[in-house]
Amino acid sequence: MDLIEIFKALGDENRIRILNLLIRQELCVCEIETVLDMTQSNASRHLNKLKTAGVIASEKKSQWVYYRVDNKFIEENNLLYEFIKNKLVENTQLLRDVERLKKYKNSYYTCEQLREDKSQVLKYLQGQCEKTENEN
Amino acid sequence: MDLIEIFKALGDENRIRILNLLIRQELCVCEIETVLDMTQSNASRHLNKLKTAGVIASEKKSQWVYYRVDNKFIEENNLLYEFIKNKLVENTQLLRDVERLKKYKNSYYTCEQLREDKSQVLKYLQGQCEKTENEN
DNA sequence: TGATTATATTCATTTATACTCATATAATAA
DNA sequence: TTATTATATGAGTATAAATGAATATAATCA
Repeated sequence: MDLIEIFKALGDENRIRILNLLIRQELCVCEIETVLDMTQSNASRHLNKLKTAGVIASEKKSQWVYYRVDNKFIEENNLLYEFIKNKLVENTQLLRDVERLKKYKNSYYTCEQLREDKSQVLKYLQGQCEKTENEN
Repeated sequence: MDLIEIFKALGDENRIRILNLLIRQELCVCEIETVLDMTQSNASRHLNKLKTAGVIASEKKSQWVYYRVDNKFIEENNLLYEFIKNKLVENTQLLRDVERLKKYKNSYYTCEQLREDKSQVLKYLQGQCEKTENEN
C-alpha cells in the first residue's frame, strides 16, 4: 500500500489509539468501542479507514468481527511498525488507553457481557481512570 | 515530538511532497513552490506545519529562508526516517517531483532568477514533465 | 423459521483543514 | 535612508473529514 495513503490513515488521533490497542491484541468492534469509549459507528468507520489502507485486517467469528494488525502490513512496512511500537509508550493518552485495555483483559469480560450491560463495563473501566485523572 | 503530532503533520500529500524534496537537499521557499508548482502562501503554511511538528528546521540566508530536515528529527525518529526514504521511491507523484528537482538542479537556476522570471523557470521544468505524462 | 444481534452504512451536522488573495512584517539591498 | 524583496500571516472561502443518530444488512442464534 502507498506511503501517502498509509500516512493519511495514520493522521488521525483516534485511529492511532485504535492501532495502539490492535498492536497488542486482536479485538472486536464492541471491545474497541468500549475500551476507547467511542460510538460504535465511529469505531466502525475508523476501522474501515485503517483496513482500506492495508494496516489492519478483519475476521468474522460467530457474531463478532475481530480486527488485528495485518501481517502483510508488518512485513512490508517493518520500519514503520517498529517506529510506532517504540513511540506509543511516550504518549500519555495512549498509555491511558493501554491501562484500560489491561483492566478489560483482567476482568475477563466478554463480548456477550458487553452486549448485556455495556454501561456496567464502562463504569468498571472508568473507576481507575477517573482516579488517575484526578491525580494529575 | 509526539507521535500523534508527527503523523498529523505527515497526513497530507503536499507535505509529503515537500519532505520528499527536503530529504534530498536543503531548499528555500521560492524553490519549493516552483519545483512543486504551489503558491507561495500554501508552501509557507505547509512548511510551518512540518516545522511545528519538529520534522524540518529553517535558516535565514540573506533574503531567503532555507528549510531542511531537522537533524534532531532524524536522530530521534530514525526508523520512521528510514521508512520514508525507502518508500518514497514507490510513489509516482513523488518520483515525478524528484525529476523536476533534478532538472532544477541541473539548470543552475538560482533564487534570484526565480524572482526575475519564475514563469520562465516553470516552463522549463514543465517541458520534460509534460512529455513524461503523455507517455503514461 | 422468526428473533435477535453486530456492525456497516446512510444521512445530516459539525469540525477541521486546505487553499487563495492580499498584505503586514522583517530583512536585505541599493 | 529608502526601496525592494521574501515570506509569514490574516481573512475569507471551499473542501474534506470527523462525528452521532438512525437504520439497513447479513449473520447467528434459538
